[in-house]
Amino acid sequence: MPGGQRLTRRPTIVDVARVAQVSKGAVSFALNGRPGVAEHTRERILTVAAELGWRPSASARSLSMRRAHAVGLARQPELLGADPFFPPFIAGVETVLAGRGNVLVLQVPRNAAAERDGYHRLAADGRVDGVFLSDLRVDDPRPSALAELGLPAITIGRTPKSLLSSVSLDDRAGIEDAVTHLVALGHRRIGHVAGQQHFLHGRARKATWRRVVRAAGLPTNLSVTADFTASGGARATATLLDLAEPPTAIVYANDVMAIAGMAVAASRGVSVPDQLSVTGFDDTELSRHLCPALTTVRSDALGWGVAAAELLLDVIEAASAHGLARPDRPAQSAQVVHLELPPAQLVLRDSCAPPPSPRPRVARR
Amino acid sequence: MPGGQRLTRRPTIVDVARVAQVSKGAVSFALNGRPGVAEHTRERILTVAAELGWRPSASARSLSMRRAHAVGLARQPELLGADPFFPPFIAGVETVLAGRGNVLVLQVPRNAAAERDGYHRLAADGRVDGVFLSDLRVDDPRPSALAELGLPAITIGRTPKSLLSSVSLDDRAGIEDAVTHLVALGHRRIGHVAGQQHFLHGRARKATWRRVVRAAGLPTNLSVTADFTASGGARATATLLDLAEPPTAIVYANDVMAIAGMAVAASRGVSVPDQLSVTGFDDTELSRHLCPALTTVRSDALGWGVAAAELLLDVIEAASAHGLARPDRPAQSAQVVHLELPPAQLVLRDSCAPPPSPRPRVARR
DNA sequence: CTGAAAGCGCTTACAG
DNA sequence: CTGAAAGCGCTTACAG
Repeated sequence: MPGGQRLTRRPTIVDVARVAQVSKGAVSFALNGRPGVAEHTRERILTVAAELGWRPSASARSLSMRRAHAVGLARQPELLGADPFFPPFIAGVETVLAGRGNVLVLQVPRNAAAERDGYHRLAADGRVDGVFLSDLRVDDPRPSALAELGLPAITIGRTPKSLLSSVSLDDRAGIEDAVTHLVALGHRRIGHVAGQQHFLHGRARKATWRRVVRAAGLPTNLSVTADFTASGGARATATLLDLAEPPTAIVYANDVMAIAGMAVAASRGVSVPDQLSVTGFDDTELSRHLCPALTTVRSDALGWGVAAAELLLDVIEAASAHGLARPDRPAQSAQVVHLELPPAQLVLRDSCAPPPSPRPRVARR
Repeated sequence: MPGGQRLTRRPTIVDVARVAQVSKGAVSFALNGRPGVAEHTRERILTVAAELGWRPSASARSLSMRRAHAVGLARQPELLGADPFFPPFIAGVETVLAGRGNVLVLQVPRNAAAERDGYHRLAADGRVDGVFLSDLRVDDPRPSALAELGLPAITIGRTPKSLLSSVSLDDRAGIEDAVTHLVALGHRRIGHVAGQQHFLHGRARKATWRRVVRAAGLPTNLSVTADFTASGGARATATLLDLAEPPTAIVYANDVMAIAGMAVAASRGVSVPDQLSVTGFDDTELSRHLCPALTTVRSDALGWGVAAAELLLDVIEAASAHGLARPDRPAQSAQVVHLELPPAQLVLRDSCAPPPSPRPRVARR
């Protein structure tokens, strides 16, 4: 009758070995599903481990495997708060991580310098095996810094030079459809309230608006750069509405700015959509419950998180197989892959209508 | 000339010892600021460590210290997304953790069962030294489960039975002030759109509304329970407005529901604040940029995060001093402390006005 | 004040 | 197919 005892401390692998009457090594092999243990023995070991409530010590595994089984994500507090994209993205990430025995370490650095230090420290301490890089900027120094550090990493969105593997989702499709929709409704003066232009997505959205508006032969000088916040969106909207010839439609780079913009319009007695059409971006839960309900752009943030986590774990796997211990050859060089998810989609609701002016409708059907 | 070499692998404590010409132990003592090393020697060791770019291995430290230097926080995806409270709270938590050499592990469990398993696993794997418990529910089984598990934990908000230390911030003050404000404006029919009543904060807000309204001799049957989401807030608002005698003011349990409620009012031609006064809760950035700007309740989420992290780290410290290895005596029993932060405050803006009816104003000055 | 050694709980070549 | 042993990189009593 083996195993008749109760342990008062956390059971370890030697407890399991003793009760199952095998060696420590055999237990480890059995529990990790490696060959070299008879089927019958393996079952006994697993049973004992379960009975004892044994779980491997994360730090012991980490130390011997040189693997933290953890990945990192840093995000500055402003972005953490402002962005409805983040929660479902994280939820997607976590699903995958949990399924593959990994854990998410979240950093909230105060600024860019703190963020860089944070990544260095996580790497140097062996706290994480890899990191996500999000909120990509123009000429972002982080991808190459990370590549040099030898820390496996992927980017959320794709940088022009692409030193790192990435998973991206084309925002441009949504903006393009929004502008096209407005043009089809007959608008000839379509404005844009942009996000910070040092962010890749802020820039891409603006560039797309510009390209499509120009292709339609419409003026491209109706844009104001804001910052994805409500106050920025409100100010930018006021600027556009103060123009001698204000736009009859505004494409916003996110929902929050669009909502604040609608409030500015309302406060001036400009009715949406009769006198001003408006589109947002993000499809926040609130957007469909506005009056009028907001036409916006939706992307699959959860799916993005799932894909990103899977890719990062694969990159980590590949890097360690490739020999992490060779700083002369960056781990990333193994193979750079760029995943592309289904593009963002326009969600039609009630905030767009034909322009108010007596101008002839130029709807091209 | 010691130290003339470059290491290709991660430097360890033995590299530092070799270069500084001392023992491993001395290095460890010097780096941890413990007595037993001559000042002169200590300095040399620190210099060498810095030159070599040495950083302690997190897993090695964890293994020998039986401390993960990490804390956990689990939050279900719906809550993660809906709640503007969370980002600044996390930012506050992270500031403290980073300053004390700890790290935040974020879990996003799909449901209550997954959450419980998640905490168990984090504890059993030794991934974290303690956890935050947020989104407290009525008769929440988690505090006692955690206490039994022996995992150090604190609650965000205080449970009635209070097995665990806690840090809370009184929401009720904000609601009370909101109702009082509306009463002073002359409202006699003040409604409430509540959050889920199985959440402690949802329940507390409703109870406070009820108490203050009753104390003023006003009807207490004008509340609808929703769920903190825009769609829930919209539905609840419609229900109230459909009443034979609808309220002239509505106190919402959060901003999102208030904004959706304002949209419902607008869609019915009910003007805010002339025909309907409205208050929110959270002071989201958007709230001041609405039309009309939303009167709401603000609490210091960042400060809450700071206080919570400090308390949790202290509790962990105390528990390990107290002898974590004694499951017969729960670690928590050491000392239970309840921190109370400055209460939430009403932020007056433009969404409240005297009621429209010809009723005499009963403003009590 | 300092050094040599054991130990934390795993994994993994390496012999049998 | 299995077992004994070394090693991961720290910390910490314990002798000197």
